[in-house]
Amino acid sequence: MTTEPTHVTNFLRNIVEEDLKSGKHKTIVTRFPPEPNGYLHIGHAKSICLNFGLARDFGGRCHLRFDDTNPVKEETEYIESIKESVSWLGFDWGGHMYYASDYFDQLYMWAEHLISQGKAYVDDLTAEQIREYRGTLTEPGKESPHRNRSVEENLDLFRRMREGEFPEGSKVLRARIDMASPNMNLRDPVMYRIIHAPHPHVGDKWRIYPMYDYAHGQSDAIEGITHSICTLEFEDHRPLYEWFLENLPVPHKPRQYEFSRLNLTYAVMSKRKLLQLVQDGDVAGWDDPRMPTLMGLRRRGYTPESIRSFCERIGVGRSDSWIEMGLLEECVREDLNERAPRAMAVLRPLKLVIENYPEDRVDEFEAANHPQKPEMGTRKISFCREVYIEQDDFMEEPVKGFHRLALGQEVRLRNAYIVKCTDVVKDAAGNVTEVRCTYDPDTHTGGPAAGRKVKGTIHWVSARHALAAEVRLYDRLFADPNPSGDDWKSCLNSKSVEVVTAMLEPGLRNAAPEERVQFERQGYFCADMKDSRPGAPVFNRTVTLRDSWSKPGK
RNA sequence: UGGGGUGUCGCCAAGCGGUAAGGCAAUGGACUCUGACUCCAUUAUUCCGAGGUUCGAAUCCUCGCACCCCAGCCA
Repeated sequence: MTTEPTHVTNFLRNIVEEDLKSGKHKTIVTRFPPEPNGYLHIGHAKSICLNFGLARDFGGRCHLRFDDTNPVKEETEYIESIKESVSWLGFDWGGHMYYASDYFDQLYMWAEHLISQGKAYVDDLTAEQIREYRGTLTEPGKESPHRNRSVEENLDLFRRMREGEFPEGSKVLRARIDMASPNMNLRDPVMYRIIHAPHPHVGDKWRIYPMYDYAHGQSDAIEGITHSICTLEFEDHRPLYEWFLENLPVPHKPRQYEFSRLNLTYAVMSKRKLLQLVQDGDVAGWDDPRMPTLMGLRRRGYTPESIRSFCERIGVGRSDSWIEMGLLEECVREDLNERAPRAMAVLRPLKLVIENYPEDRVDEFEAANHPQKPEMGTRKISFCREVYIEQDDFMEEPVKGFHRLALGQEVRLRNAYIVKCTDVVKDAAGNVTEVRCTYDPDTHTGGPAAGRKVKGTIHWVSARHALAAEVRLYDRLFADPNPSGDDWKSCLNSKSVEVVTAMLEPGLRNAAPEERVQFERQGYFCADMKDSRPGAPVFNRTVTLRDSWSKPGK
């Protein structure tokens, strides 16, 4: 299990602290209960960090439980990805991995118990009729004509439902509570429905499957969960959660608490929308580096530490909130600034020729892998007469405040010499295709004029030694901070990815998958875990560096 | 117009009757062979609004207002 430096307090920590202090619980047990119907996303990370973090910090434990009550939506593939994501994030369920479907037998017996107490009944109404009978927000519902069947008849019908005697949709088991309740969840909620489909975890044993409301609290009870933490939309379900616990001989009474779910600007978080992006081909898959899924963020280059730090900083509360994407980005920068070695890479190359530098000469310079961390060592970089610089680092006619290279101006080539632009070469269309310079031989690091100050320093890569490689420049998936409404897809950022052939320092040739590096003055990059190969690396841009010059404001 | 929630700086968020933490962003400055990093400074006489209780209120009471969730045999 990971250790976190500090944590801000929140209302759930306070509750746990009090429960422990008062002796209400001697140890706490939480759980993270994903439904295996999609990949985990950054919103789940908030829940994971909360539940596992509470258990870690208060010496309790946290279960990983698959809420697999609906076999038609759930798949084994998702179970595997969920386990991988939780582990990757840095949490360990320590053998406490369960499935709601593990409890189907117990749940079934308890359902018969409710029936025998006259607290549940089999209803023959159709789905549409049930909806009509439920009433509306302002009008009470009315009771089903089947609501007062005898215990014997209900038991018989329910058993026959289990045996698969009835077609899907023809009958349901309902809790007998109150059709006039102002809380819609209490208007005789469905407990079981008939589904003639095999289950990914328990196979073809069942023809009836429990609903979330009936399964969740009892699963918590079976596992001895003390604090069952979910998101706010389940708040109205709490009376029902408690009703089942009150009316069933459960071994333990867990308590449900709710917190507000994560909303992130420039992103969508609902599994429905994420699935649609995948199915419509707007992204390359659940793990596309632009997706807010944990697998996507991982491929993008986000570290588990940065995501945990993010979850720590956003806090946990009950008010609706929209966290700025900039905060998530700042969290990776902060982490990667510490750990990513530096390298030079030219994303959009422009050739620079040094006229007074001999054709056949090569200089080797020593470059620091991290400006503030000498322990990260140095590397040798080669310099020759022709180098590539960034197109953006040259302006024939510089605007005010531009301290890079311009005609007649000097600039330092990082880790090498100061050069002065003497001429430009253009193509027929007038585009600059080459920059001509002279260099000052005394200005290399350690040279007699090394201390000479010039306005700017730019990165470069030796043309003779450069390694051409694919680099994917990712940006936010959405152009609008709040992609909502029916036309949320129209908010997609058409420039969310640009693939370029960049010129890299040759030392990057054999970058390992997921190796992270800062391309100086550009941003943090990560060798793609799927497509990068030794000798032919492929880098994904995780995030740009902050840039107070161009103020991207994006 | 039923029920359940929430409203503290641009975005989060502490605060729980004793006189508005912190983070991110922003702004100004220092430093700099990354316009990065780091550093220093500035940013709520005010807590959705209006009354009230109190020596004292963001915190208690009353009445409003705004926003979110609930009418799946989804979770």
